[in-house]
Amino acid sequence: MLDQLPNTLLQQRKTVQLEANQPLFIQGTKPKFLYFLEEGEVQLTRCGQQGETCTLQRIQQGFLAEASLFAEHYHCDAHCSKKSRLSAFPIKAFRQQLGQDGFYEVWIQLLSKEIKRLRNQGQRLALNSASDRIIHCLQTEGENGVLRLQGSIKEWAAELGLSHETLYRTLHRLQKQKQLEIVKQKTATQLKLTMHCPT
Amino acid sequence: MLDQLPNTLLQQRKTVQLEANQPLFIQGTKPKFLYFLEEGEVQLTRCGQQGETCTLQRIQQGFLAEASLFAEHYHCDAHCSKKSRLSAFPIKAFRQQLGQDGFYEVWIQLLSKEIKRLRNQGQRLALNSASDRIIHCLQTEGENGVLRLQGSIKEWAAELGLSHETLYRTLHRLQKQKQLEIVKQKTATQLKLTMHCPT
DNA sequence: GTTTTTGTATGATTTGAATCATATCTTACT
DNA sequence: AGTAAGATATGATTCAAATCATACAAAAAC
Repeated sequence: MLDQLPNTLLQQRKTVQLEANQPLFIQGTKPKFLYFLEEGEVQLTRCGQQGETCTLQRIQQGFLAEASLFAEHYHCDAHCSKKSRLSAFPIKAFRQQLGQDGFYEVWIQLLSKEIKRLRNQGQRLALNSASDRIIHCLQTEGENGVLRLQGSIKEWAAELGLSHETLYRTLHRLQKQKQLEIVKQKTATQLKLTMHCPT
Repeated sequence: MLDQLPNTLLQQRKTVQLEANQPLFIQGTKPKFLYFLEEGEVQLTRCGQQGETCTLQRIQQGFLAEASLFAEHYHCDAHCSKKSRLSAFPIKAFRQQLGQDGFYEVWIQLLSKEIKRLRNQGQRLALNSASDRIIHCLQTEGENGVLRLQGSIKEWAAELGLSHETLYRTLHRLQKQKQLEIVKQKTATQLKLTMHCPT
């Protein structure tokens, strides 16, 4: 992804190494850098009314909080959920670069992709059965109905807005019903949809 | 909002008048125009697996399917849910205009705003109690805890991912518990949060 | 290597939202 | 004005997910 960035920008990036659980930025502060996560994992979170932490997004690779490029302040918190390596681009330089060589087009396409992803997520969370959400996720996030889970099933449960108990149960039920296959690999679990429906 | 668009573009717009229930575009087709809804209401929808229609978004004013500007095909359907007036901008002209006078910055900010809205929506739909979703909606979509409902409560229920029965009941319960006020006006219902929490 | 923590898994119970049913009120249509 | 259609409202019932509890395996920490 970074290969689409102009060299001028790449030269200005600073590499940031963070351990698990270290904070990256907090809600309300003014963005100075735009971060690109190279490896590891970052979570975007927010506090609920009772102080519970709500995870908005788990990211393994890519730009974080794209909207911060033109925002006066962050609208969520970010912390490393795993040891991570990031590239930090000065916001000012990044914004200047947008006007050069049609770089803005790259950025707009990236934002558009994020919008599509979020719309899918919204549609998914509006489904009220666990199996519907699982299947929808495989259909929209997976490639040809196959999805490699990033991280644990428990973390995936949070993303799907389900309790982990329900997710375990429903996954096994769907497997018994031959609606999907669960392939456990060393690194990660892989899910494959046993397709009936077209599309 | 259109006042931020350059004149060159405004001159190229075509006005489109559509009656309620008329389709605007369908998923899979190639976008030729970028639509701005002036008045009325448009719904972005998608089909579920069993053919049920799922409403992704109800819009009363603003650009529709912003991602279509750089998309090969629409990723959802759109139809007028009320008699509507729209402005249609040729995609090609719009994209060319992005490079002029830093217009891309306006567009990026608009996309960023949409991303924030969608993130809020995702966070809201991940809440599993009806009252939590209602309160979260007032906090994030409302101004200072006050929200004027666009359309019927029934339509709002769909947006919140709740059955309309549950929404009616929960609204009245929250009112009894003095957590919010319901003000019925001629045109629309207005909801006001009886604040306890800071922020 | 041992301990501790975290993820996986499943059973029992509770809870709250969906659903079905029905009634009234409002709005749109003719 | 009169009728039809849709929104509002509430009760009864069902159902599925959350929660609580517990057990075991795997991974991390020491």
